[in-house]
Amino acid sequence: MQSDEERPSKRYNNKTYYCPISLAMDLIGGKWKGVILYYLLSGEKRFSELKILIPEVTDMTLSIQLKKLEQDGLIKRSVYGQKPLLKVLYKLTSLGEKIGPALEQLCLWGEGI
Amino acid sequence: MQSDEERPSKRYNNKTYYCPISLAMDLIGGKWKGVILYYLLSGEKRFSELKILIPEVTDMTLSIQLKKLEQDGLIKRSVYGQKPLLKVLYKLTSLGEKIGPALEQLCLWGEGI
DNA sequence: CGGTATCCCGGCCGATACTG
DNA sequence: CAGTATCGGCCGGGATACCG
Repeated sequence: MQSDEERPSKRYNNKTYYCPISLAMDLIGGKWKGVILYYLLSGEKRFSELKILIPEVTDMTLSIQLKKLEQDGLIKRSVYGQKPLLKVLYKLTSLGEKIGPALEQLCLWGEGI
Repeated sequence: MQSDEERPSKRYNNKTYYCPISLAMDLIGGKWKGVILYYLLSGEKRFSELKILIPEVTDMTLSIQLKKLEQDGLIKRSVYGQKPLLKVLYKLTSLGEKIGPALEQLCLWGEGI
């Protein structure tokens, strides 16, 4: 029984956001997602390559974060090869690539601190 | 007993970061900090103004997040007036202002989704 | 007006071990 | 190689009530 003032909003993945920054932070926020996306900007990477680039993250957390990024449509996972000699590549989707400029700005800012 | 490969790193607030994105996400990540900073880009605001701009956040969480932003040197808190008729203004520091371009890119990206 | 105090839950994230 | 299973700590953040 609210007047429901029709505040501008956006829906994505069944969630409502009243500020585009909220949406962005929900998709790339957290301790690792931004870093993963940043390293994928320079090209697709294997799971093991990401582990080398980000040695602080555990296998499990890396796996979970990659899955979330995939669910949110920011990266694409592709499997090549057989059973115990898998080759899995992660690359940015077009949506994922579009966030490049923002990550580069964040990076510049972080470097300047 | 590690060779301590001298990976490039940065220290801030007694924490070590191996990627500028990590540092940036630590300072502006979370559910609200980016949104707060974004609204402060257009000029200093009172506590109550921020509540109106971001009605989803509770008083308490807003207070906590503002305190963290202040601790990290991104905003400055100034008190005017007396006891129960306080006027408190929050404005970006120079460091806080420098993150404007990144927030604007994030915003553009969020709007485009 | 601009906050605090208290309680608490859910989820992020890590450690360790195991697997197709 | 590229993960998953299990366990658990920590803390971000919400609900509610109260304060100078």
